[in-house]
Amino acid sequence: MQISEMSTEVAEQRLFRNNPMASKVLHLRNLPWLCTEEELVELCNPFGEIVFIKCNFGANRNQAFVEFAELNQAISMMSYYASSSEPAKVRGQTVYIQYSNQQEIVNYNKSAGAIAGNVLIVTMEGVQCSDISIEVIHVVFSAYGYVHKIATFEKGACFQALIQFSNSDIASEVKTALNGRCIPRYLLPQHVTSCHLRISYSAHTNLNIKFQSSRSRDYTNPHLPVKGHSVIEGTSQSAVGPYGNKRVPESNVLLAFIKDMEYAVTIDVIHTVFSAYGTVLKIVMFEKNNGMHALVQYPDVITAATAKMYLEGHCIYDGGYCKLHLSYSRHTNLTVMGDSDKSRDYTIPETRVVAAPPAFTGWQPSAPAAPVSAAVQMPSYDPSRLIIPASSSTYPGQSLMPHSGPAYPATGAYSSTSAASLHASRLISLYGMHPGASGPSGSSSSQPHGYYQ
DNA sequence: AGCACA
Repeated sequence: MQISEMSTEVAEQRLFRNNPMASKVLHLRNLPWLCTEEELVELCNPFGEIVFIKCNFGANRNQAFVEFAELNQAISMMSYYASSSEPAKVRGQTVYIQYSNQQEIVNYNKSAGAIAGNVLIVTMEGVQCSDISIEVIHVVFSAYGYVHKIATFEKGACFQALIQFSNSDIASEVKTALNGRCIPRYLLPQHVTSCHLRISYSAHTNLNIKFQSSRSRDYTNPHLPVKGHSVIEGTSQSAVGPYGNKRVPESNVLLAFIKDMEYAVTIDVIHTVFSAYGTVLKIVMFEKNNGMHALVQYPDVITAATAKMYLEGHCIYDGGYCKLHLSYSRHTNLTVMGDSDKSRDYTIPETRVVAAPPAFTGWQPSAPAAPVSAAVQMPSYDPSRLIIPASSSTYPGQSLMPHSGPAYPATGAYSSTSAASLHASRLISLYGMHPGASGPSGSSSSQPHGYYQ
C-alpha cells in the first residue's frame, strides 16, 4: 500500500508510531548521552552484521540509525526485543527501537563504527561465557592471522569478544571467513550444540589489556601480569565443558599422567607428541604411585595451554592405550641434571637438531609445512599403533602424531605463534576455506566435514 | 521518546 494513498493521520502513525514497514535500518532513540558507535555495535551485533551506524544525531544527540547487512537481521532484533521481558539497554538506559522509514543509510562516509578496522567484535550465539574459554577463541581466530589481543565480556545474555589483529585487511579476511560460521563442535562442551559467530568491526583500534586472565589476553606481551584465578568462581557447576574456564593456575609446564601404560612411553615419544604444539624446552619423567608422569616445559603459558587443550584425554597409542591426563605443574622451570632416558634439556645447543625460533615476521598462512620427523628420533615402538585421539567424538580421525601422514609446520622450531599456525592449518581445512593448502597432507581423508556445520 | 545523512 502506498503511503500517499493513506490519510495523513494513518501515514503518520505508520511512520512515527509503529512503523510496520520492515527495514534493515533501525532507528534507536533515548540513547544515553554521547552514546558511542561501539556501544551500538555491542547492542546490535548479536543480531546480524552491522554495515553502517549513524549516531549522536537529533536535537538531544541521543538518536542513532543502525543498518544491518540483511533485512532479516533487523527483523530478528526487532522481534527479539518485542518479545523480550528485558528491553534493549545501553548503559542501563532503555533504548527504543523501531524500523527506520528509510531503507538504507545514504550518507555513511562518517560512519567509522562499521568501517573495517583491525579489531573485530564477535558475538558467540547460544553460549555462556563459561562454555568457551579464551583459548578456544584464540585457536579459532588464529586460523587467519596473528591474534594480538582478546577481551571477552558479557553483554546482556550474550557472550562477546573483542579480537585485535595486526591490521584491518587481516581482520576483514577473518570476518569474511568466519562470520556466520560455527565454532567446531570438538571445541565446545558437550552440552552446547552449536555456537554461531556473529562478527562486526569494532571501533577500537588497540585494546587496553591490563593483565592476562581467563577473560582477557595480550599475546604480544607475555610479561603482562597474570591475574590470579584464586577467586572462587561461585556456583558448584562442575559440569563445565572440557574446555571451560581454568580452575587451576596456568603454567608453562604441564604435568602429564599417563594412564593405562600398556606400552612403553619413552621420552622421545613424549617429546614428539608435545612438540606438535610448540617448542618443548625440557622434559622430566618420573614414576609415582605405580604410574608414569612427565613434566613438559614450554616457553610460555599460552603454548602450554594450547597443548593441554588439544592433548588432554587423548591416547598415545591406538586402542585406548596410554591415555594422557594433563594438568598445570606448579613448576615454571625444570631442573634437568644431564641427559638420560628420563630427563632431557632440549635447550642445550648440541643436543638440538633445530635452529633457534625465528622472530615473528608476520602471518604466513600458506607457509609450507616441513615434516617434523627430521628433527625427532623415532622412538622404538610399533608405528602402526601411533597416537590417535582416545575419543573419536572429541576429535574425529585426527592424528596427533606427525609420524607419517600429517605434517606439522615445523619451521625449525616452534614459537607460540607457529603453534597457532598449526591450529590455523587445521581449522582452515576444517572450515574448508583453503582446500589442499593446509598442514595435514592429502592423506588425511580424516578431515570430517560434517562435524563442523 | 518519535527519523539523519551532499
